[in-house]
Amino acid sequence: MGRQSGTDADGQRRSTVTDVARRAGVSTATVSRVLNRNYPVAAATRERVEKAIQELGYVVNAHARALAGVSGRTVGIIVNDVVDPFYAYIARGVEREASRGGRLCLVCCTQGDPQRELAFVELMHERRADAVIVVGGSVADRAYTDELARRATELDADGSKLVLCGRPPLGERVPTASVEYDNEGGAFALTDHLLTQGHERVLYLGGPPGLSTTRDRLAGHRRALELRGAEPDSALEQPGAFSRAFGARRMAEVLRQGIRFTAVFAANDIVAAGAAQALEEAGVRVPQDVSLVGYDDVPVAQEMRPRLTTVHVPLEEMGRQAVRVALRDEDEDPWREPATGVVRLGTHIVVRDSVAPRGTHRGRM
Amino acid sequence: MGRQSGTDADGQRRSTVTDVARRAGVSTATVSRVLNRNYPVAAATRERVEKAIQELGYVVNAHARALAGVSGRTVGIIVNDVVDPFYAYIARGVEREASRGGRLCLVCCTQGDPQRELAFVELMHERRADAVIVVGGSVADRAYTDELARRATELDADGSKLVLCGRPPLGERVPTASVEYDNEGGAFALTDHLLTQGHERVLYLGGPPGLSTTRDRLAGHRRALELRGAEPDSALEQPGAFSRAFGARRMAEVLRQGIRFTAVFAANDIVAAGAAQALEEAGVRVPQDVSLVGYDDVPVAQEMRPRLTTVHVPLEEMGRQAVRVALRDEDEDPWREPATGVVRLGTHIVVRDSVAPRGTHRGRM
DNA sequence: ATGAAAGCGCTAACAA
DNA sequence: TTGTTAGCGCTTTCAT
Repeated sequence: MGRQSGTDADGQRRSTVTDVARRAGVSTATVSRVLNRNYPVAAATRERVEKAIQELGYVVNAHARALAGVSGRTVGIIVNDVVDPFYAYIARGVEREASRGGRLCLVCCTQGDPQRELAFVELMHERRADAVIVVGGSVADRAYTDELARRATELDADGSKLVLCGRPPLGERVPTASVEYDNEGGAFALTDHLLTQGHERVLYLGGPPGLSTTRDRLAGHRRALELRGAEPDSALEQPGAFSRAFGARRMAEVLRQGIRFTAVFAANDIVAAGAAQALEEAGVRVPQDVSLVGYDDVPVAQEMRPRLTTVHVPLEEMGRQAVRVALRDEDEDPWREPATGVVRLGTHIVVRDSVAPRGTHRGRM
Repeated sequence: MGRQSGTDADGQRRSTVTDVARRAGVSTATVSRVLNRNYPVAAATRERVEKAIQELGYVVNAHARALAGVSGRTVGIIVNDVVDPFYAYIARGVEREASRGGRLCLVCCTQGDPQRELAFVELMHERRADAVIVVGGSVADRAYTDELARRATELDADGSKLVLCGRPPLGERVPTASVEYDNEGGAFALTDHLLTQGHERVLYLGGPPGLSTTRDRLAGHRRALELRGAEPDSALEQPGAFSRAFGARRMAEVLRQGIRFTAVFAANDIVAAGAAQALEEAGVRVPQDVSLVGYDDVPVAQEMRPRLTTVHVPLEEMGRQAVRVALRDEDEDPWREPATGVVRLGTHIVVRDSVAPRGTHRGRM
């Protein structure tokens, strides 16, 4: 026998389909049918049932419904931090697309801890989320990757899907969906833009060293350098973090050390904002003395003065696509071509006011 | 008979406690006991069960568990927009506190539409969320308020709680919890600060006119004006929206119209950022020509140049308190004093660089 | 320490 | 068009 009384402090049992049925003088099946409006019910009956529902303040129990075989209509999204605009915009896309499909969104924040990420994937699986979306770069740790792959497989076995949003695949054999963006290409274009303007010594600033996002951006940057025959200099690569504080601090240090450069490639716009501050405090003018670029094209890029040249990443669209790619088998009509499970979105450089041609620079070189 | 096959495309039934029990040679009760580690189980038995769980890739079904009477361990939060830092910081607090208690967070965005808000409250009730937190100012529409009150009552009847976070109560009789902050007081302090610096004509800029948040801030502003005997001037009250775009646009218009003022009280920091931009473009210097203040103390306030004087609102803490106040009956030990169900947090002015004494101003008056 | 079995609230197959 | 009823997967009481 179940253990709970089914009554609350007031002795008021919360109402169930059975209560509604009794009050309306119909069967539970009929109540279910008016609830789900997926089956013909006589108008008069329907009204009686709806009246009973009103009077009892009845609210259907989604757990019971899910247990009876109906989708829980939930998608899960796992991000580093909801406050970071990179994640926030993706989360917004996920929420909007989920909402459009009548789904609710479970949101978790890992604060950068892979173990928390794995734990959250599990919790969302327990809740039988229709899809679990993990967002943003990942570390290349083997044990972690294997474990995530295992969970992806288990999710898949339960008819759900792990979606990789902005991070590399888990391997050919692992059943996942994924949304990618051209990270390397954007970085290439950005550095190429700088090179074209005559800059040869470009400082690469920020981004956690182990992260796939950093790897890809740095790879694009290096490829452009190489292509133009600019000589690489490890002193010009200063990864670290994706924070404003890091950008400001490391920029100041680099200035103090007297490392020579005429342009700064910040790993993202937030880092660029920090760098801009340090530059300003050191009396270095952007773009007259030093050119500065960022990445992501989040609002701060337009709000900075000078406005920041950066790479546009379609963050909100990535979020939307993440839920689409995971759910199209469930929602769309079956005559559509079978989904590939991978969508790749483009990036493009947005030229604003923070880059000037090398020729106009003074000092620092 | 249930209608679904219980098998997926591969004919692989997903495993259940029964499968685990069979494989481990124990009963489902025993499996449940090792799952919940709330009851003594022989070490050897436990190991066999855990092995079976591993081998089958078994993941407990939270719906079944919830239906059997265990809390779903979910809290719901409803915000305007996850990207807006005001909401994002509160959401972060909610997520962290929920997570601390082993709960997951359902997040919905209303995009400012009260009807969507009501619909989301219902959906979260269906999912039997332990608490449903509605965040931010509300409109004073009676039909809407009544409906929300009704839903609060129904939630309460199911042992859950509607939490009002940063908005006025729904009435004495309506069972809700709430987290308030001293909105009026912060506005009072801010305008008083301006007045003390010799400003007499203060432009109030932004904030949706119908919103409780705007009402409270405006009320504090007016009270300070009155107290200091500054004469009110309706031309100096320019509500509208909480966006950067509004701040920039309306600021430019006001400048064009030649309305006289020496200080601007922006309804929040985002509006202040927009106003700052318009001011800059018009060649009006902050704070030399015009003083500027904001509200909320979100990061942009520190990032602006000059750094923005504003009112600090403990956003993340509000989020944390929202889940605490709703859940302390469930989680805390019963000997604690009974919760009041209302927590009120203070605000304080943060003086930075965007205000100068009236004496140093030139022009505009 | 373990097992048997009822029941949580709902949906849908089947019967009428 | 409506009713009857099995069963979704789990927890817990009660018995052993």
